[in-house]
Amino acid sequence: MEENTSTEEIQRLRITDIARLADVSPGTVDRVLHNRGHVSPEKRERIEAIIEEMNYRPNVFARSLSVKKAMRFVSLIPNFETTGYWDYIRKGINKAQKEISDHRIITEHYFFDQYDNRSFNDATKKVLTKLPDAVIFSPVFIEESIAFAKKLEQRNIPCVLVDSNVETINCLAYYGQHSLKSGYTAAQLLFMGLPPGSAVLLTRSLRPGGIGSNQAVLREQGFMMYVRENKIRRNYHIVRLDLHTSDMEKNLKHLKTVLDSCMVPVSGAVIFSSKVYRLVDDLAKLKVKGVRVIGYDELPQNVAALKAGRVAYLIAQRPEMQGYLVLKDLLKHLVYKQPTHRTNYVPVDILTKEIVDEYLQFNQRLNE
Amino acid sequence: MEENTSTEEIQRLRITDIARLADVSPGTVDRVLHNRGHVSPEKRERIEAIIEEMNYRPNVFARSLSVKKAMRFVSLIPNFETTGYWDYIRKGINKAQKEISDHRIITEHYFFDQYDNRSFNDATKKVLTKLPDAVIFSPVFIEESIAFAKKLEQRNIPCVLVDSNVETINCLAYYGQHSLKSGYTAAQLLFMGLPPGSAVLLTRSLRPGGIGSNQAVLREQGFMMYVRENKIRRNYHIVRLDLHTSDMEKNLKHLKTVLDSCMVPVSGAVIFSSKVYRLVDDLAKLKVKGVRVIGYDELPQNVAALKAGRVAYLIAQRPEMQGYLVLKDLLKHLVYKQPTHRTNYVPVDILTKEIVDEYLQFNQRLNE
DNA sequence: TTATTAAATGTGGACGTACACAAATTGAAA
DNA sequence: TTTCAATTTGTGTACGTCCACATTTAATAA
Repeated sequence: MEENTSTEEIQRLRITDIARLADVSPGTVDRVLHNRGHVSPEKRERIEAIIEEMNYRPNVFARSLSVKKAMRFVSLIPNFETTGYWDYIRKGINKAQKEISDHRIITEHYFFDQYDNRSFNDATKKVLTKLPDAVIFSPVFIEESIAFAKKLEQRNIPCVLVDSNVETINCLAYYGQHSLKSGYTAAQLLFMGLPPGSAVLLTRSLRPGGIGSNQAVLREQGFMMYVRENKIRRNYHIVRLDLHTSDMEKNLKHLKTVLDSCMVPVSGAVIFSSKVYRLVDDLAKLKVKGVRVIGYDELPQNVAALKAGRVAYLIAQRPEMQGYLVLKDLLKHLVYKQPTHRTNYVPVDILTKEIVDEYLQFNQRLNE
Repeated sequence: MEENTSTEEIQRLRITDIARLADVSPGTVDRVLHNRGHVSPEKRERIEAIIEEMNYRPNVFARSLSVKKAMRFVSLIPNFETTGYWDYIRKGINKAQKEISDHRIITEHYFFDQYDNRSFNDATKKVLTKLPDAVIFSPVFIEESIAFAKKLEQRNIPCVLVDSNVETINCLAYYGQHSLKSGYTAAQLLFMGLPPGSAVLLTRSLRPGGIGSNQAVLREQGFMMYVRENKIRRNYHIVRLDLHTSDMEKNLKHLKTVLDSCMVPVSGAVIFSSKVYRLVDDLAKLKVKGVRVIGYDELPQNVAALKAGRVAYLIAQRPEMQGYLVLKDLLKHLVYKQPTHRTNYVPVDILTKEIVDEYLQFNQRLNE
């Protein structure tokens, strides 16, 4: 059994071919293609019919080569920890930038402190003075981000969102994980076969103000959704553990206090930030063993903890891919004039020690 | 806190720039770039030094636009069930084909019956008469594939492998899943918290000859590796269930016989082919409930079973992406003359009913 | 009609690379 | 020296699209 579905060896349709078929000049076809006007309705229709009928697609290489206008993109993302999560997003943006550098597009990066909204506001001002053609940013601070997006809209500067989403912002595209679902999934993995009657640590990393990040809050909601749906509280004690980013010593002490106050053994733990490596470090320091720990993000420290068996599952969200795709979508819209999707969820990736290597390597090579 | 790491607004280095710097003509630079010879050692070195120092990268758009030679690729993959797994790989190849059609590359598809090695051999003969510039194929039949690869090598035709791997074949690239690890992962998910003392169905789909496919055998090995490592047999009865693709009625009867012979309740089941939807259908027909079923591949039928709660987990392997990437690697090697990796494992993707939608949609959009 | 303006349409160069072909240089033999 | 071949080096055009600018046509007013 075989079958041959070869693509025909037809020379691809060119603008000049369309022009010949419609008995006009290539320039007129070009005006129709780009809606530049100055074309009689009669010829316009004739040309459009041919484009439709023959399914004309411009040669992307010729187009890219001849596009003159240089563009300036600006990214604005957190930069507190240089080895952390946000670095992956920046790497993804840089990889996309390299890939499209033949388009004469340049990208500048600006950073802010994800724990300080004033630093965000300051940075947005700088960004606006640069008069960029498009902006990539992460709406970590919801109100401030809405205000910023409004200013961008006034200036007709399109933007894309990365990592977390704010529904009311009118942007070209958003890439990030469905936080509710990733929290729900964490709960599924944590409670499956966990010994009933035991305790589970529900850990949050709080900002100085005492609130968690946009994403962490949603993950917790997703987690608790599972807890309610499955009447988890009937069989398990859910113990909250609030950590603060600043003082590691204090966190350790607090953990000890919480653990000591538990009447039953702790069999599981989840943490909604990417700091799971710290949690398992602290658990190790306190000689607590046999806890199924679930955390987020494929940071090297987290991967190490996963491989060492101190973390049972990591939930990953392809941050590099997110950075890569937001930039590519800007290109798609601004250069190729193609439509983009507003909301794009990256998959909830479940990693175990056995499969994490292939996961990381594959993502790595995808962006090579 | 902010920082500006802007890319410099330098005009990218062109061949003419190198020519000017080396005080030669663009043609000579071109000869060095393509190792076409006919260049004096002195000038060659001068030019190579500049290329190295200034980190010259050709403009991919200009290159693609001016490349004259058309190429002909041929794919050779199974085609028994039109709605099945292999269709995804073909779709991926087609998407890549569309994306690179501006390169004047055409791709022809040939198919064979994955249960009949003679049909494979017949197809390979047809492929060879086509004198393709490169071949994509899936080494479902190991010996036959090695022989085919040898013939390709004699004719200097490069090839890439998709889905399953044969180490001894000298190909440009292979894309597929690490079957051992995906089998191991299936076991992890299946046994986590499963009631001890119960039975587990280990299901295989066998070819007419009585052997399973290359991949299915490896998955089972991985599964059994977990079983041994964790001394699973101490707590669970592992019951083998061998199904045959041809006769559905017979399969149902056989399942009933096996179930009836079980002394303890069946709490879990795994199947190493992509036919899990059939297994859960049969279980439903026999009114068997409360079985945690794990299967492979995101076929629509399987996804439906997952969403209906009749399958607990699906393990997916991005077949569309595999087809897409093998073709892109051919392009990378033959047109861009860039190195490729020989062995590329796609991640072991774990899907639940809650996260499968985002997974599918994301993969869909990636290839748009 | 002709002059004037506006709209429609056509023309040609540029983008950076590949490659065919022309020209120049070198070296050796006559 | 000339002649011829071999080798090196330079030149010019094509690839398909974009877009600025030139030219033509149509519409209107004088």
